[in-house]
Amino acid sequence: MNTPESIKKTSSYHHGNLKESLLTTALEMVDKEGIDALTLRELTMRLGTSRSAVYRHFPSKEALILGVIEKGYERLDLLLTPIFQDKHSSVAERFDRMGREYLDFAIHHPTLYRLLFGDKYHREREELCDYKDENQATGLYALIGLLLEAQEQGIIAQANPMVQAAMVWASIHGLASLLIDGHLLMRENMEEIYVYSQSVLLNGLKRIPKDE
Amino acid sequence: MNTPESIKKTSSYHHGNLKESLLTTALEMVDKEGIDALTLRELTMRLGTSRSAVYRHFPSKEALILGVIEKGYERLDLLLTPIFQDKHSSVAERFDRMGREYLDFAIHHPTLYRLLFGDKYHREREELCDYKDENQATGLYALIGLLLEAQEQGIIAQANPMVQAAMVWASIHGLASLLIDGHLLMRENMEEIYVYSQSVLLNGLKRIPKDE
DNA sequence: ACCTGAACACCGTTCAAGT
DNA sequence: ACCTGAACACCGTTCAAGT
Repeated sequence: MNTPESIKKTSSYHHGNLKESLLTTALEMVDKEGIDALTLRELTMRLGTSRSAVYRHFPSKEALILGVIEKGYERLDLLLTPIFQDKHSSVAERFDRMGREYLDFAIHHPTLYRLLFGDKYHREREELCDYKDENQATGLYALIGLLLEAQEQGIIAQANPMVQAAMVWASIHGLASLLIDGHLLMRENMEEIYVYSQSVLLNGLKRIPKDE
Repeated sequence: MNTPESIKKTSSYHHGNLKESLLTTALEMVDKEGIDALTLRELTMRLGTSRSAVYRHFPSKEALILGVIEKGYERLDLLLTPIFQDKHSSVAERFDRMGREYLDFAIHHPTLYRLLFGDKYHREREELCDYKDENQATGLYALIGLLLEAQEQGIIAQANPMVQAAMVWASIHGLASLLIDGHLLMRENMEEIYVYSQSVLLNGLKRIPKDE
């Protein structure tokens, strides 16, 4: 309140940290009201700025959404990384907990989940975003690490961990997608399906597919 | 050319079968140019009618797209049903061929696939569409039938076929989705991943998950 | 019955003008 | 530097008016 900076910050003209506010509010709108509810008019009205102020910080609405996606990946990683790194739990236990946490994230943040793992804002990422796609892969690399541990302990068969991870991720992602998009009319059977899926995966991964 | 009806059909005012033309052209546009390319202005311009002519046959653009989805399900069923019904092939063979055909459909018609199995035009189906959702499930019921055959032959363990089908479908759907949405950077390894997935699924389905 | 053309309310984006 | 407000080019939808 004493420095000129603080006065400047509380002025209505200079918004302070408009870029961060845009990202946070946009993520909240997407998450709670759906992707269609995110219009620049509504977003800027809530923040008390004009529409075109957005273009001081992002070249386009798409670029803003890519920033939201980045924030989304961080949130998911924040949930998954501690589980992966919890060396007190067994591999099988962490495998189960990571799957559950991933599914829970999709169920509680369906719009955000579709944004992260859909196609709409994926192709353009390489062109528009200034960050590397490390974040996109951290979750997958954690899974690969877990599968390597499982291989070492003899819980699953030795095989290309990238291929194993792709298969496992596809299974969970497919389950999450079908669920949140309303194609599995068995939300009440969800626990049964999840437990069954995990057991089929673990059982299937035990054997090396040799023939043909 | 002789009857009044045929003359009427060739007239430019009465379009003949505008509803069917709308659906066919819309599906083609979606399939070849993406969902965003489908605007009523472009669609009606190609068919030589006014924009509002659409509203004589569909209450909204959304309803038109639901019709396109219906046509899409028919096309997929046309590909899968013959494989399922080919009793000359073994169960394992049909399981493999159905998976491949399903994946091929997704890869060759990504936008249409997302339309069929995404969320955007799914929630509203029950309210807007006049047809039953049989078509949506025929593919799933075919899979359930195949799994029941496999159970009878002792190829896989006895279990709730609905749960088994959900798990298998989720795996293939997840693979298809990650692929066409660009999240698996291994399109060249696709054959390896698919073969591995199928073997993990079949191996995993062999054992009954008893414990826990 | 079926279609037209103008109008409406939205959207993202641009840009000269303000401070 | 940062923001404003008006304007632009799109979109789906509506409706009085034509045949």
